[in-house]
Amino acid sequence: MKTFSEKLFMNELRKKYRPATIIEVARRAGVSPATVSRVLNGTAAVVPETEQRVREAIAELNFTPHPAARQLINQRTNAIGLLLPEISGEFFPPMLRGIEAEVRNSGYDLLIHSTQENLNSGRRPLREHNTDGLIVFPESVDDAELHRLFKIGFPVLLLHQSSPEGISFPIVTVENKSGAEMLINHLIEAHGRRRIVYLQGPESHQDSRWRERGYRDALESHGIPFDPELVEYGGFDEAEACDAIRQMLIDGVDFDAVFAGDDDAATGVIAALKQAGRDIPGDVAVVGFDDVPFSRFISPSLTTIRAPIEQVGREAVKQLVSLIEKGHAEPEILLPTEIIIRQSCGCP
Amino acid sequence: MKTFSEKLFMNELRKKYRPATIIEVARRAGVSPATVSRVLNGTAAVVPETEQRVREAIAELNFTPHPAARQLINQRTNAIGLLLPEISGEFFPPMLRGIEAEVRNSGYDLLIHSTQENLNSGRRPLREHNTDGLIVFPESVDDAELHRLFKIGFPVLLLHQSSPEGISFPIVTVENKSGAEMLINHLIEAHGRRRIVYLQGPESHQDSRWRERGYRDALESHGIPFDPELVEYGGFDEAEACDAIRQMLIDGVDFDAVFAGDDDAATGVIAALKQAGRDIPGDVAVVGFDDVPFSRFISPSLTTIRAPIEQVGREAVKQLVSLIEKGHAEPEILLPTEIIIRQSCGCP
DNA sequence: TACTATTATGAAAACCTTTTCAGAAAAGCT
DNA sequence: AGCTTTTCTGAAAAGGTTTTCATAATAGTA
Repeated sequence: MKTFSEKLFMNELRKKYRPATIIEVARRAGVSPATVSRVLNGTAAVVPETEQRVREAIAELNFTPHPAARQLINQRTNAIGLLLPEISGEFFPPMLRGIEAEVRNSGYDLLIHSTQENLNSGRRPLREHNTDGLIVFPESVDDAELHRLFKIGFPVLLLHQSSPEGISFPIVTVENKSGAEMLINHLIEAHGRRRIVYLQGPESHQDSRWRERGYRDALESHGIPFDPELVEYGGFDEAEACDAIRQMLIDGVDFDAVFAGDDDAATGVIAALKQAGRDIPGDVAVVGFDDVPFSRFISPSLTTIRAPIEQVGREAVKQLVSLIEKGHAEPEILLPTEIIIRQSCGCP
Repeated sequence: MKTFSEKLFMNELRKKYRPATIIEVARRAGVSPATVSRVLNGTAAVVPETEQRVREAIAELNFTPHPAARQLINQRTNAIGLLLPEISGEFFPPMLRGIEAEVRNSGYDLLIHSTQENLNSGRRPLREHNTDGLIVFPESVDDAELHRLFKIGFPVLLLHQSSPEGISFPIVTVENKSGAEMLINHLIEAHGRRRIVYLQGPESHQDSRWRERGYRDALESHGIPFDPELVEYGGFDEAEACDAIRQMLIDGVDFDAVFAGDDDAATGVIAALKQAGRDIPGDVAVVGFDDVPFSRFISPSLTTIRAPIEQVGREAVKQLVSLIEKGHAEPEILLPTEIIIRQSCGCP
């Protein structure tokens, strides 16, 4: 709650820069507000001479329609909300870039809310009141809220995540399974690795599960039995992955390669292995997923899967906009992945 | 413009999820909308028993006040706008993280607009109509618009940038001069370098100019004459910096160290030098600025200045909020920097 | 108890657009 | 020319909230 003097101040300030309204434009052009609205939105014919006067008045007063008034009458906010668990790191920025560009391109505004710090605050400020649709990342909205949104038919698009039980929102993600398969095949075929650790990401990421399937299938097709001891939870996060590998080393688990959950995790894996004096890729090969920008700078440079992150963001927005404006979207879009071979796998 | 059938669809859909209004809450609680508003905002006393009934009604109807209606009457959007030239890279994400966290913390929403792709689009969708204040990065708003905003007294905070001629907005940035001085002193004193290239960033960044002053002062205090041949425009960008260094090598400029504009630029410098077969730091020492996350992963690991990027973002929001709510802010805040010595300068 | 001072509540206006409805003017027809 | 159709425009309502003003009810005072 504001103090009295603050409120006073804000009111006083406000008067200073009160923008022109449609009524003032109308008065100046000698027409009614309705007519101004019509030339503004091209929603009905007005005689050219009148239109000209109105346009002049608009220009002279530097008039811009007040978004709140429009929202109120049109019941549209013209904004898209993005809910994500974290903003920095290596993965989210390019994603954000794609989303922002496409949102702008579609004529919407972008509202961003990261849930990391304030998940417990209870306030969920992005919803049907202030957006026309939501793009949601795993771990940023709980299932109850998703169910609620589904029930009221609110446009939602899920990113790198499948719908919770009983509801179905459209989703956009990448070809995780074939990507993982390419990686594991390469480790087995080109480098003869057979004890390959899989550091899985959070359960809620559909991505993780698909990568695991690719991992299992690749193993199976080479006649290597699946060993649960080699699958560990490592998150999509440098620190967690580092800890996980450290623990495996302490436990004396025998492995000659690590498929990290993603590139961020791979960085943690490499740190843990170096610290333990293991040679990469001599003793242990390491591969990641995503091909974030710095993957080629770390040493050894990281063999990984290039996921078109930015494009995933763009596609997500396209689908959401279609859902908002046309009422339908592709139920599932998988963008293709590509293997990027560098040195951490053992290639020269 | 939407087609008729699209509009039809949207109208139809809208009815499905029409949220409860304050009037319905009032009716259910057997009071007037005014009273509901009062319990909602604590703006006047209501007898406890009535308040109780209202709260129940609110909960039962899952009521949330409609932001647009509030904006309209209050003349506040409760949103802060962020205008920046680019979203990805290594510098912006942590900044964005700090800004987002603090914006949320202050009870505002965050609207983001990156100007990179659509500077020419003419539309500048973030302004006094849809935000209560703006945080602006260099190169994302032209001077005319800044002048306009200043004239109408709209709250604006400048980041890493000084106000254009004739107007003065509060600004937040880091201790650039002393940071640069530390770096150059170190190169001279610890590693005996004397032909130090300075790759400056964009002119509009106040940062660049202060770093140059630090560079010059450090040189002067060691009796090394300033050589304009050693100062080149390199941007805050990997590719530009890479090109600049390549060109200097072609031109046969003699140098034994490079102070890149920032860490992103330093990456480009290192790439160019490696490509030309120069040893880093043997032949040429390289130092950056910012200490972005990957600086410790590149090889050789980068000696740089740690700028509290995230904290700059937080501070910027704090100042802007103060400007919005109290009408005043610190005219200039400089956050302290710290030298981070790694290997690219020649240290072991 | 009668009167004033205080407190709690409601009615209505205001914020700024868009849109419907109806009316006026113009055009088209016989 | 008289009538119908079309085209253009304005008045008014609606959208959901907050706030001012007035009134009714309560508490306080003598």
